[in-house]
Amino acid sequence: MRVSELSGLPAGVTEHFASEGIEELYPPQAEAVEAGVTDGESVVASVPTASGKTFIAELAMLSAIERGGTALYIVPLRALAGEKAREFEAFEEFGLSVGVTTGNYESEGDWLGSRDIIVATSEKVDSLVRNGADWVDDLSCVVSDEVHLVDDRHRGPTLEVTLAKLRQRVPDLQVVALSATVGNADELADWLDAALVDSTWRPIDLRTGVHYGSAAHFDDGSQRELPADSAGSQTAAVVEETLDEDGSTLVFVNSRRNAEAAARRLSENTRGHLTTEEREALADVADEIRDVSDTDTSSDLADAVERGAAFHHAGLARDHRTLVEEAFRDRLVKVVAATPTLAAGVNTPSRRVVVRDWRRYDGTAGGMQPLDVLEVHQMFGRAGRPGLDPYGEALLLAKNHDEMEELFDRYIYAEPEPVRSKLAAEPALRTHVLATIATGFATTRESLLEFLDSTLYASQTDDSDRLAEVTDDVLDYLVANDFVERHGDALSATSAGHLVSRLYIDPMSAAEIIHGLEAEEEPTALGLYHLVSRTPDMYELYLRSGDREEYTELAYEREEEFCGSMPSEFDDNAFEDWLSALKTAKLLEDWTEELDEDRLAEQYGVGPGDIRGKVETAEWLLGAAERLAGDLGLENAIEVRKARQRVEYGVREELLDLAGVRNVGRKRARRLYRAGIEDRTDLRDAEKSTVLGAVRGRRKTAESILENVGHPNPSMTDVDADDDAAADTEADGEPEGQATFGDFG
DNA sequence: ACACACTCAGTGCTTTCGGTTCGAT
DNA sequence: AAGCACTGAGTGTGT
Repeated sequence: MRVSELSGLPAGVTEHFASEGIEELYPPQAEAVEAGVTDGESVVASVPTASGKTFIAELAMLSAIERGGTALYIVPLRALAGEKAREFEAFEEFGLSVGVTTGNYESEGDWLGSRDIIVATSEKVDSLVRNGADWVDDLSCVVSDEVHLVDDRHRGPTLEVTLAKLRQRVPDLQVVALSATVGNADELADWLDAALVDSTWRPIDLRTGVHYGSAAHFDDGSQRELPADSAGSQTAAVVEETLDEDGSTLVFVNSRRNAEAAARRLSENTRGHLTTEEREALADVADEIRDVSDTDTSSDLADAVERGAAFHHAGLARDHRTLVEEAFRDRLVKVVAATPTLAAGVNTPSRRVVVRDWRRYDGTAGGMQPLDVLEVHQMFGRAGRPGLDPYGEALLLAKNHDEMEELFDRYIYAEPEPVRSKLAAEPALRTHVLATIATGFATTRESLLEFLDSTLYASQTDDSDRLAEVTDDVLDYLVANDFVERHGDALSATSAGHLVSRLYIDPMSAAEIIHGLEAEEEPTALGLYHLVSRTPDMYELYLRSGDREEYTELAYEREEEFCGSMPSEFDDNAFEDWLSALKTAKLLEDWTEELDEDRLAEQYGVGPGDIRGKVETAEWLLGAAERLAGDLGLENAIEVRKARQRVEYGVREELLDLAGVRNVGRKRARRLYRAGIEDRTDLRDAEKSTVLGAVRGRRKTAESILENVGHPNPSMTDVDADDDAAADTEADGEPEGQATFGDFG
């Protein structure tokens, strides 16, 4: 089928595709069109990565818009929201508008409801529904990208419930669900009343295999000689061979430490394969990486990048990740050693993929556990860059013949696992049952169960009582904590229940926060950080050896600061959890005591990305705590507010006013303060030379700061910096790039 | 001859992938 | 369970 044969699309769009060289539809795309994707029919497309799924979604959305409707595109990750929105913006020339909304980013300008295409994360859509976004009722097409993630224990239920709600609110809603190749795409199609396009077709061939001994053995039975390098490293041998063919390699490993070590070692292979221009360009990227942060992680990454290799994991700052991804796409960086972040994230294809580690540590299972087939296949799927490589190649590594056979059976010839709903678990239902009641979606136990009957879980289970049992447990919990009231058969949310649902926190987090705030009239900052750190919405910082002693001591030292009582030291699990929350709280306290990022990273054994993550989560939960305290009329709302602001800016209390000025981060605020400028009024009245000195002579910066604080004449022309104002108490100054650490992310 | 760098084996240590969500500025 | 980081002994190299 040819693109020019398509009908029902906005004028000019088919020509636009033709101009991009898209003339013939790929077979799965043609199947989707035959199934009616351009006529408003629902479709589940279970096809490999990079085989044109996005195009199917675009056909659905564009034809829906042409019929006068609007479309919603649901993504699993914030980073993907931006990536997809940029792709869809190509249609703006045909008069379509695109909007993005995620937890940390919202496109500017007019109301989302006026956009033709809205891109959002599943949680954001859920949150918008809870907060009463009425444009939802006007949707005609919903695309759910990576829908196989309904299988995810933590985030799957949200996607599942959100799709069910959207379908119920909009009776004839077209649902286009895009999935990786899974074992039971037919069940997904049944659930969504959609036609199924199930295909393994790929635009470029993917050869998969196992390396063992001195050869790579492939799925088609062929072999290629490939001896391990002199040090016996199989990974290095594959990388070398690929480098000789001028290609790049993506290496998947099972821990951050392994990723960093592998990148360091493999940079010895890549460094000899760089041209002079590449070396220069890489040196620039390395400098940019060093500017992002001055932690060890950052300098280790820069050192590797200079030599043409990199690592990639969630401990990196967002800018680090973007720089690595771009340099890899630009073919400057030849090898990336990555944790699974990269397999699920933005598009980073590579000639070759090596899955070095196929087992990963799992504390609950007491050791190393094999990865899911689906996960390994997702990594494989990164092999082969469309239009650039003749084929992609993905290899697992085996140490002996038996392992090779096991890997062939387990991953090469194996079908991916079926997708199974994880909805019937208390943590998932706690939040979704409350939201369903609070939004008036269900008003009785019966209507609640009726709604839950429209989920994937219900369509998959044989045990129909299980969902009802967990729901009843959850209802009891919500009633006991005064989030839900029962009047006879009727269920309704209390005012606190409504608030909790809209704040988007786990009701259990809310209960913990409420009890904690009620127990302590004058909480300290540390007490509040600890309170939010021990809720289920904050991921735990685990304890290393020696931490137990250190934090136990701290716990007794500052015992009276905590909201609520400490669990007994002999109640092992509860005490461990309490201590790891204390470790998180202490990190937050150090952050607000203006400790440098590199010190924090070293002290707590985390990367810059982890620090940002903790700070962001704490900001959100303290914001929720502030609202809850206000709603319940608690005296300590002021303290909570201050604690939240201090976390937001990463400063001590006396800098709160200054740090709120745009272009003033924690570092600049501190230098201004040292120069005698203590608040915004001082800043407006200050000698310009003092301000200029405090920002280390950066005229542009000084001018915009004065402008932001409402100075009548911010010009710095002919002003000389007062060098005394630039003096630091510490012997060596910090790089200026650190000044706005609190602003990025 | 000596200081320093590097390699290697052995031990034990640590690990434990990832991540969304408020609201207002 | 397994790789990494660390330690200390042994070897190599340059002055």
